[in-house]
Amino acid sequence: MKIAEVAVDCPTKQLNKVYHYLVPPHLSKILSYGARVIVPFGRQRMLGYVIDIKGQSEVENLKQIIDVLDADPLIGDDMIKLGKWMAHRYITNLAVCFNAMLPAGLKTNTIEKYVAGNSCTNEELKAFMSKPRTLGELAKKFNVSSDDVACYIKEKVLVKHKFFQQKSSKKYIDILSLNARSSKNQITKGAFRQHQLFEVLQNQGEVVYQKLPTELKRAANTLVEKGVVQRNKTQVFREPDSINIKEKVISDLTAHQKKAYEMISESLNKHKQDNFLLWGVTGSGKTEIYLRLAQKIITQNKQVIVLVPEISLTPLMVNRFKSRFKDDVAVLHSGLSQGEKLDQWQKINEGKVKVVVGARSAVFAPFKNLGLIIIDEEHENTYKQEENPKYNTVEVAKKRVKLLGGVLILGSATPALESIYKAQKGEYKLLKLPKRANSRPMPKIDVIDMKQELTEGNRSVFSRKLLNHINNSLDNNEQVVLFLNRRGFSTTTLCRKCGFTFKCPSCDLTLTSHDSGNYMVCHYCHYQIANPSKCPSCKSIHLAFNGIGTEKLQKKVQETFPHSRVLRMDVDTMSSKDSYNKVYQQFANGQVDILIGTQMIAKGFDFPNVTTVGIVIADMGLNIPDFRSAEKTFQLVTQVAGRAGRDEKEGKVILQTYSPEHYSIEHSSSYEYMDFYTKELKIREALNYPPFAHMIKFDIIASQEEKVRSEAEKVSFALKEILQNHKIKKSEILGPVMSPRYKLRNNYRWQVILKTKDLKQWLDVLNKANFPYKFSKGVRVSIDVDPLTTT
DNA sequence: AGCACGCCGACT
DNA sequence: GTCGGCGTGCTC
Repeated sequence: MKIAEVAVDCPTKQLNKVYHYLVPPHLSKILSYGARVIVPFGRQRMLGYVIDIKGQSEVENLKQIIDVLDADPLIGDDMIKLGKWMAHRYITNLAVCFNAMLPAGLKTNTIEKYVAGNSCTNEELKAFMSKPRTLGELAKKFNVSSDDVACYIKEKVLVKHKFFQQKSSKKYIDILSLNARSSKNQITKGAFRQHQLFEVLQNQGEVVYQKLPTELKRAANTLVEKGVVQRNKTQVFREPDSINIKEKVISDLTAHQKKAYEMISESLNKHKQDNFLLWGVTGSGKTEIYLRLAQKIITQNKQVIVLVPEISLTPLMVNRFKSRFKDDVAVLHSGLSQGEKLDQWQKINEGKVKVVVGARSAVFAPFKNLGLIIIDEEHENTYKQEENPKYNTVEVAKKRVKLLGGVLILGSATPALESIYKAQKGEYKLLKLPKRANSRPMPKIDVIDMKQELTEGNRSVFSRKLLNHINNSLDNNEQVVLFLNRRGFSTTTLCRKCGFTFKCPSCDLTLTSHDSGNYMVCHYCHYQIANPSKCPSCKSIHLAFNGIGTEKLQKKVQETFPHSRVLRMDVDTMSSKDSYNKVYQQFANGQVDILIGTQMIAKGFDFPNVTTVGIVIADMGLNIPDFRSAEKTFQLVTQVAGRAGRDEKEGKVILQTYSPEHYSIEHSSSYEYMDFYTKELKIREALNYPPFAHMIKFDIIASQEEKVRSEAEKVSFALKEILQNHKIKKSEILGPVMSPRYKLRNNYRWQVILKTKDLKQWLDVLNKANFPYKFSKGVRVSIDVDPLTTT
C-alpha cells in the first residue's frame, strides 16, 4: 500500500509535524496530493491535507485514511510549497497555513454520531445502530439520558465518531425548456396553467424554475413528468453587489505612465521573474497601468491577482476592473457571505475568471497559470494578518511569483520604508510617477502650530486659518474634508472631583465615550457602560470628557458652521453594507458640504470640488511609542493631502499640529519624500530596526499576573541560550518587558523582542526547537515574525 | 484540542 | 480499598 503524508488540522503541539497514513486500495486511484482527507488521529477523526504520497515510511503500525473529500486536488503543487514556506517563515503549523488559503465555506462541519461498540449485546440496539445515529435519534428511540450515553461509551456499548459533512453552499437553479419533439396536444385539455407555461416556453425558449410563480411551478412539475419539458440543474455563482460609481474616461498615458507600462511589459513578454515598485504620487494614474497590464496578461492566457487594502474602501478600483473586464473578474473580500466567497473561489479554481480583485487572502487565489500579482497601496497595515498564520501579503506574493516565475508590482504613493530601501538595493525595480496624470500641482500644505494658537488665545479645535479656509470654500459652494484619525466622542472620561478615569475592567484601557457621552466603549473588547452620569468612585456628577474624536468634531463643526451640511464617515457610521456607497454618492452629488472622517477617507476619495482639506490633529500617531510612528504619520499626511485639488480648482491643505518641528510633519508638508526617507533610514539604522534588521516579537500571555512574568523571563532566557549555543551573530534580545497593552481581555501580557540580521538561522532553530510550545501550560507564547508594530 | 494515564487526597 | 481531582503526554 502507498503511504500518504498528511498535515493534520489539529493544534498538535509540534510545529510542521506530518503524519503518515496507509492509502487503502480502494482510495489509491482517486487520492492525489492537495486533497483533503479524514484520518484517524488518536481516538478522534480529523481533517487533514495530503501533501505527499510515497512508497514507504519509516514509521510502523500505520493507520489507514478513512475518507477522501476532494477528487481533484484542492491545493496545487506550488501552493503546497508556498504553505510549507509560510509555516517555516512565520513559525506556525502547516495545516493552519493551508486553512488560510481556502475559503471558509470549504470548511467541513463535524457532527458527532454513534455506532455500536464491541460489547453491544442488545440486539435491538445493534440493529438500530447499524447506521450511525445522532444523540437526538438515540434519545428518541430509547429514552436515554446523557449519563446513560456516557456510561455506554465507557463500557464500549457505543462508540462516538466524528462525521465530516461538506457544507453544501452551492446554489443551483433549474432551467426549464421544451423538449424538441413535444407538442401542445400532449397536454390535458383543461390544464390551463400547463398550457400557459407551454406558451411561455415557446416564446422565451427557457425559464428559471425558481422564478416561476407557485401556480406555474406545479404545472412545470407535471410537464416534466410527462416529458414535455426538460429540467436542467445549473450551478449559479452568487455575485456580490457592485458599487455604481461612474468611471472616468482615460485619455492616453502620460510619458511617465508609458515608461512604467513598457518596463513591466518587457518582463511579461520575456516571461521573466521580476519585482517592481511603482511609486506614483496620489492621482498619478497607477490604476490605468494596472488595467493595461492585466489586459496584457489575459492575452498571454495567464491570470492576474490585484490586491487592495480593503475592498469596501477602494470601490473605485474594483469598479474600474469590473467595467473593464466584466465577467472575467472575481471579487474576494471579507464583506461577502460565506456562500458568495465560496462561489467566487470556485469560479477562480475552475478557470472561469482571469482577474481577481481582493483583500489580503486573495493572494492565495487558486489560479492555475498566474502571471502577475499587483499589490496596491503596498504600505498599508492591512496586508499583515494579525492571527496565525501571521503572514505579510507582500512577502507571500513575492514568494508565490518566485515559485512560478511571475511578476510582482507593488504600488503606492507612499511606499513602505522597507520597500524603498529594497528598491535602492536593487531587489525591486523602481518606477516613478512623480506627477499627477492631469498635471495638476499637488496642493500646498500650510502647517499651523496649535501651541501658538493657544498662547494667542484660540482654544478651539480650529485654527483661525482653517476657519477662514472652510468659510471661503463654503462661500464658493466648494467642499471641505476634515480628517481626524480617531473615532468616538472623547477618549478619556475623568471625574473632575476625585480624578477617577473610566477604564475597561478587563483590558485596562480607557473607555472611549460615544454619542455625546451617552455610552462608553472599550475599543478593544467592546465592553460597554450605558449613560455614565456620575463618578462611580465619589458619586460626583461633574465628569470631564477629554480628548477629541470624530463625533465631538462633528458636533463642533455643526456648532461653528450651523448652515452647512455635515456628514461623518468612520466605522461607527458604516453599519450597513451600503453605507460607504451612500456617503460617497451624497458627497459626489454635492449634498454634503463638510465631510469628517478617519483614515477611511484618506484614499479613493477623488472629488473635483474639494478645495479645503483640514488635518485636525496631524501628530496624533506620533505619541504612540512605536518605531514606525513617524513613517505612518508621514504616509497619512501625504495620503490625506492628496484629496485636495484633484481637478481644475486649486486645493489647500491646513495641517494642524502640536509638533510642527517634527521631521515627519516638516517633510510631509513640503512633499520632501526623499529627505524624510533618508532621515528615517538613518534613525532605523542607528537603532537597528527594520529594514536593517528583522524582528521577532514574542508575546507571553496568561491570566495570572505572576505566571506571565516568570514565564517571560524563561522565554528571554531560552532565547539567550539559543543565541549562545548556536553562536548566532548580530542579534539582540530586548526584554522581557510589560507589554504596552499590559492587560487585554483579562489576560496579562509581557513581551520579548528579538532583533537580528540573521533571520534564517533563527527561523531554523526556533522551528526545530518547537519554540512556541516549549513553555508552561496555561501560558501562551505567541510569535510574530516581522511585526508591523511593537504595541 | 481531546483523551487516557497516573499519582494523590477524601470518602464508603 | 475506590472514586475522582487535574497535571502530563501522545496522537501516524
